[in-house]
Amino acid sequence: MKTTIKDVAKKAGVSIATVSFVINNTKRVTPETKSRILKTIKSLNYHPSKSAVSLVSGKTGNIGFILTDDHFLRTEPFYTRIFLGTEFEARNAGYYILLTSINPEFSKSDPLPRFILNNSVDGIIVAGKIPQNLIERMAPYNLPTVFIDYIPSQNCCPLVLIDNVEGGLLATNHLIELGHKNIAFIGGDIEHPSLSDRLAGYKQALVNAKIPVKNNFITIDAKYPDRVNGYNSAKRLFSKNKNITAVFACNDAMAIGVLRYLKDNGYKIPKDVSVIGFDDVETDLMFSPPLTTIRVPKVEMGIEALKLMVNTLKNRKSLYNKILVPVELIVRESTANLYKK
Amino acid sequence: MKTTIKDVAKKAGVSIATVSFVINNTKRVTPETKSRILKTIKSLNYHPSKSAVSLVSGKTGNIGFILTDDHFLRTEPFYTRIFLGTEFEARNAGYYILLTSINPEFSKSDPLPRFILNNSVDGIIVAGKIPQNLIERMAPYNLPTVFIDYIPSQNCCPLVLIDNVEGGLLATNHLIELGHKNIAFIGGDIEHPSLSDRLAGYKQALVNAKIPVKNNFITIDAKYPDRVNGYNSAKRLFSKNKNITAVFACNDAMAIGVLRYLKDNGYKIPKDVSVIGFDDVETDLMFSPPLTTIRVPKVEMGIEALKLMVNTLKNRKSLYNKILVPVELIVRESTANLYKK
DNA sequence: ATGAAAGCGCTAACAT
DNA sequence: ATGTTAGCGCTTTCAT
Repeated sequence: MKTTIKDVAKKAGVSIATVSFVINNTKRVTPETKSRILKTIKSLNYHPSKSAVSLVSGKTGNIGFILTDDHFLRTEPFYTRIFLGTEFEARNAGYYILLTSINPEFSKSDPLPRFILNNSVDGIIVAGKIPQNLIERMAPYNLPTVFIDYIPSQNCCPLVLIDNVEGGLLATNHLIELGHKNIAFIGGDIEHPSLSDRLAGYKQALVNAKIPVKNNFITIDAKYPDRVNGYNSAKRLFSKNKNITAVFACNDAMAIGVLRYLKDNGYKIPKDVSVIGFDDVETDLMFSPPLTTIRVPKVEMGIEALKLMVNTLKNRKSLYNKILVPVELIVRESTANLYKK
Repeated sequence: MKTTIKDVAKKAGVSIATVSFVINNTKRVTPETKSRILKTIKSLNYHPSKSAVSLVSGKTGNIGFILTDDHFLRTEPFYTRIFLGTEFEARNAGYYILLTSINPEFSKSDPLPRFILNNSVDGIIVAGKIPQNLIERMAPYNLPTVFIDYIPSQNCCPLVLIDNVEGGLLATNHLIELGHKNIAFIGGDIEHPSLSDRLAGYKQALVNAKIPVKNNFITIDAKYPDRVNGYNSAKRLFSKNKNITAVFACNDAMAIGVLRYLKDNGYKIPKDVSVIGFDDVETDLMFSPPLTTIRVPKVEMGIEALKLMVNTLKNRKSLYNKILVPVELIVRESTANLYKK
């Protein structure tokens, strides 16, 4: 038999109400009774039944986590780290995360995540871009929602975002400071705010340095920012523009693809071309050479999102409704001074 | 207000018991009443409260999923695919998965996953190797447990395993049929049953073909079977043995490391050396060249594990207490005939 | 400061 | 075949 609040009450010689009061810190209880109850709870290894608490409180104690398959299964553990961050903070806060992945082509006829239909979550965390129709169909359920690394079009919800413009500036400035002027930008799906912001940072840095922005140095036609598309974008770029000396790839995955292309085609890195990525996914650090990049605090983003959610659920007005997590330049070996050769 | 069973009963003009009976198919109800109730449920978009059902049934409807951090964050989406399989089948079966990752160095003083302490799961699925002390400390809770891709020492629980010996045979036979005789095996952490079985298959294939097994062609000292260790193992192996013409790496990650080493050192693949992996993680398929490998049905493993769990929970005796999922040779471009050059 | 008791939404034994 | 009702384990109001 599982121990219940009754067992605790009986053993401690009090009523179940008093036990409940000390568990939830919801009413004054004399220190002696309190400590006696606490001791009993420990000795009995008592844990309140989650279903009973849920039933009476109307709260499930669960938070849904939604992301697209491709993000979840992506080679680089970017969103999995974010997920881990939410899980980690959920432990502290006493919540459970219910994860579901959805097809990026989620259509109007696809069923909503069942934890929404079943009322099994108190709130929802969305990581990365998800289809607009999902967002719209979720709305009627009135579940508090936090978006990570994505800005939905009707911006209403708390947001945890990367400071992408700053990162783009940081990356591009780094290359400029190394003496580069012919700096390419390799991006994908520019509808994703993260990537367009990185591009904005890139352009801003060039403008600041009075270097003309050339459109033929910018590729943004890749559908997904992955290794293969990085490779292909580099191929297109370098076969047309022989004078590029540095590349800012919009994420590490593409940067690795770029590196592969360049190495396959006899370029020395960083002697001939400097390459900087974004994200710091810490993949392939032993090869390539190790990638200079902009570090994104992934686990921390998950933690922040969960804190924001918990605040929302507890109706504490959060100080920030939008968190811009800071980024950091990590100089490794894929970038070098243009002149020192 | 959420709709409850009462709302349904009232609208359908029956008692809540009858509604419950049709929901759970637990007693005969006249077809007309049944269909009327079903219709009402649909029209009201009614979903039973999970906490209420849990409370009264003593079942949580949740299944815990445990794996180590390194497995979860590994570059190749191997265990994440397995997890996805369990999630997928959990949807069909009406369960939720509660995931927790643990430190591979999980120690006696680390707290157990809280879903165990809190009685928040009906059963546990463990993917990959986890520390013995965790297994032992979980035991007193008497939760049905299914192991995926790992055999705990006191073997008691249902198991979902890869047919690793068969895979080792398949891989090695493939190389033998291509004319190779000097075939190296690159493995890691041989305490993991999966890897030692792959080695066993390798040896068996050589014995079958009357090719002597040479210990200096076998490296099994890498702690983790990842890309970097694959690279390093290849370096050690090839610097001492110039006559190796084929490598069977115990997984794709190591195989990719091997490929990198060989390419970095001027070997042509598969002209000079054939390389075969194991797992089919479908990573880097555009590069490398595309890796010949043994496909492991990852999503299916998760599905099978969840089915096994559900059977156990429903006290249906499952036909199989140990499922060996079949593997398959996938010939791509990293292996070639030794003679046709 | 503590206890008694109602009730959260549901299942299942029992009554009709 | 369907309805009535007692709990499941807890929180919370209202008494004491």
